[in-house]
Amino acid sequence: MLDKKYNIQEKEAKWQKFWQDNEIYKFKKNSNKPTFSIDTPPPTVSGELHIGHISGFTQADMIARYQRMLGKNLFYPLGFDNNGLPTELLVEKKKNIRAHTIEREEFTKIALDLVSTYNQSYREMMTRAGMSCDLDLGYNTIDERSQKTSQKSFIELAKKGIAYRDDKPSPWCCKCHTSVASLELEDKNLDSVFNYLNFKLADGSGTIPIATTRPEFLPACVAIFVNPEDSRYKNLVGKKVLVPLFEENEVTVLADSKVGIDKGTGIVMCCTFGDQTDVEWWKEYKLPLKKAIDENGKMTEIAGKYAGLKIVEARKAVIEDLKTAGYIFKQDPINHAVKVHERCEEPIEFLSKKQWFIKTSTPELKKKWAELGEELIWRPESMKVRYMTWVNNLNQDWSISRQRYFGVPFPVWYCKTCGKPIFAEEKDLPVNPLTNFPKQKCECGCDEFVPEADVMDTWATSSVTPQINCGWAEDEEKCKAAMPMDMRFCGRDIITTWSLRTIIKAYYHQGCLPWKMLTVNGWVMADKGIKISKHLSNSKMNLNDLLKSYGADVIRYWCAIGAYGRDVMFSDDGLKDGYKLLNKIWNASKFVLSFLEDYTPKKPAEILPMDRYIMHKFNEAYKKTVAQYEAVEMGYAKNEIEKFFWDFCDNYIELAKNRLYKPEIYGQKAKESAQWACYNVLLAMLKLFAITMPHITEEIYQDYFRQFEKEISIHLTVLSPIEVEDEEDILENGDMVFDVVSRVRAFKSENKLSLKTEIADMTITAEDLDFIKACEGDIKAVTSTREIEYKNGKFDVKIGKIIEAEV
RNA sequence: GGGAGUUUAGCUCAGUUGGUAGAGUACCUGCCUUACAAGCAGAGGGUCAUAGGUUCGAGCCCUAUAACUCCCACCA
Repeated sequence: MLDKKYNIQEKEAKWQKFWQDNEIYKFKKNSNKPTFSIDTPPPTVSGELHIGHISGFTQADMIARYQRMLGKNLFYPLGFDNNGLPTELLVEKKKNIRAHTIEREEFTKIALDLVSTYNQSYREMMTRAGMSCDLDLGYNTIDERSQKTSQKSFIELAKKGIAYRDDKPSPWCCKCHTSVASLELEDKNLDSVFNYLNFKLADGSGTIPIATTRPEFLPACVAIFVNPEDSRYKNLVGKKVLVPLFEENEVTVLADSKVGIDKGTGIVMCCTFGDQTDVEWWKEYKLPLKKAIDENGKMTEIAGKYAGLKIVEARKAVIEDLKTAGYIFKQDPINHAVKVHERCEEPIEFLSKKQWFIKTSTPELKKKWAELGEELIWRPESMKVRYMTWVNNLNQDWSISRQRYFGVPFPVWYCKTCGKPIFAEEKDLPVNPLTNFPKQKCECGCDEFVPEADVMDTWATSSVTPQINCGWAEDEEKCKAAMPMDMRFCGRDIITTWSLRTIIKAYYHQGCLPWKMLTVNGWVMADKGIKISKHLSNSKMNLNDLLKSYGADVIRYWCAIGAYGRDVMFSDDGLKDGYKLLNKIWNASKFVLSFLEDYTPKKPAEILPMDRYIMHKFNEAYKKTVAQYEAVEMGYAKNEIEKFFWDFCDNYIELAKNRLYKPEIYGQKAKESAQWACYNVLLAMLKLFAITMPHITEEIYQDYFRQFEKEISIHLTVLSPIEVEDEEDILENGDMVFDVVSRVRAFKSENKLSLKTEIADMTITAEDLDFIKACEGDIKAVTSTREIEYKNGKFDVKIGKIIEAEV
């Protein structure tokens, strides 16, 4: 017997424990079922989870549950990404230590230890939210297996010449003391000052005006540019100019179309390196390299008296001196967008450093990425365009070096004599080059080596999660057989970064796609045009609080809203809808099951028309629901079955309950027929609801159906329609019966009568009366009508006299 | 500046190949009906963002505009 009221907190905890104890979601290694493998994106653990974090995971979990209920063996891990800068900073803060003062292995150990408590709380939250991952399949991107995989990937690419070392100027964060990928940059609007300077021409013929926001870069000025189309300055091209305050430096005026004629004064100084354009000019015109800023964000020796000053201090001092010397003739305050490091929001500089890169941007490769993008199944389909546009615009190789201490080290040393890189042997992986050294001499005979001190960027590891999952480092053949995995899901913001890079690695290593399908979820918006962020502290969207007040099933119901991949607005009302449905499922099940208590399911010899109808009606809804799941539209799938469910309650149960209540009037066989329909429909419906609401459906399954069904959990049952014999027009005929009922209800409502008001007689007109006549008992009972007359013709219902209730 | 998405009832969202505009919720009117008042029945409510165009006919197709979101580029 189901409890009078469904206790969400108690039951959800109970079934979560049951699933864990009985290994319901465990991947079965030796199963003969087909496998469905999911490359769950490993989250970076930080801070509290909110509805936005869980919504994408929950939507993906519905795909997983659907696949499981098709009878598949799920490979569904939950790993964590923790080898990057955020984790390093977290460990330093929590343990009050400095990474580079400790042995790398030791720091990694401390990090793994700290991270495990965070992982545990994440796992708990995920479990409480009803996720059905196999927690035993987890990994950390800093653990040994991941490091090994990541290093193996690097060595393989380096040996093939796909990974190469070069000293290109690249974005550098002085605060984090590392190079960063251009993708890790963000725009930030900052106040600054446009300083208008007079540069003296070397021949003494006058001055030219140049505006700059970065006067501290003057010592690194290597050229002056004007636009070749700019008639004002045509005669300047080729002339020599003296750099203010550094007049011993003479630079040449060059012409380039990248100069904006109406920007500033139309004349721009090129410094190594103020920004990306400087880098491009430096490359294109083979300009000298002058390094004015060092790794710590301080001025170098070439800055003369400013050497040692921090960038901002230097700028102040330079401006003062420029003013004193009379170079500045105008200052305009401006607010402009500056490139900052997304992690710390510090403005970045460009520094030239030896870095490892992975080839990604040749025309041939870009064509390949596009081909792979075409081959991949995108859900929703429209997300493919973003990927394609991105691939098309790809113009830089992927920089994977980071000058940090914590992370996966490059398994490489450089010969002290000839500089040749020596790679670690695969059997020794993972290695830390700082504490291990090559066992053999270099080809040149030298046996002294310089270890690579950099570590790999997080993405270099998180792009090999398919290989980590499929055990590439342990067994290449097995891994190849397991790839491509069936599915990966991700947020729409990282299609370009994470997905493309994973596709690149899988192509280089296995020659195939990493997954067959990529599903892309939208975002939860806090309000119109406002996305949820930690800074907003939207506590009403805090996952823990939501779980406490609504429970996982209701939150999951909300997550299955609208079209997949679209952004949705958070709304309390949506959660209330879920709560109402949950309550309704409980009450309806309780009610139906109360008539099935001493019942053993057995197909009766004769099934009454409306009972046949409701089973056919379910099958129709089943077909639609499954079609939506196949299309990876969990929201629409939920809508289909929910629509059927309310219909089932308001119409069918209302009609059938008379027969279930009073077999002495309607006959035992009529009751058994309804019982059969109820058993089948309720069970089949619960299975479909189990994808969205795994807890309440399990409770009902265990309470009643478990005794007749062989699977120990509803989540291991297989979805199927109800077995019924084909019957022409059954849906139309049944709908017509409910039309009759609806007419009577409308009549009573319009006349402000109670729905149980008895009707003495009514006349039903219809083209085909056979089915309606066969349902006379049900119609009379549900409409409280004593006598029915039938007429042939266009459908109509006429209500005769009503019988006044006795007061 | 380039690309993508969104704009439909007060709110949250559907709307398939062009053919009378939909659901839930809120509001309103009834109903305590032997599961559920967190329920049931019924009613009202829309210039489909704006302006043009194609068509016998446009929420849907085409062009432009606006607002919001995301990605990319630029930012002296």
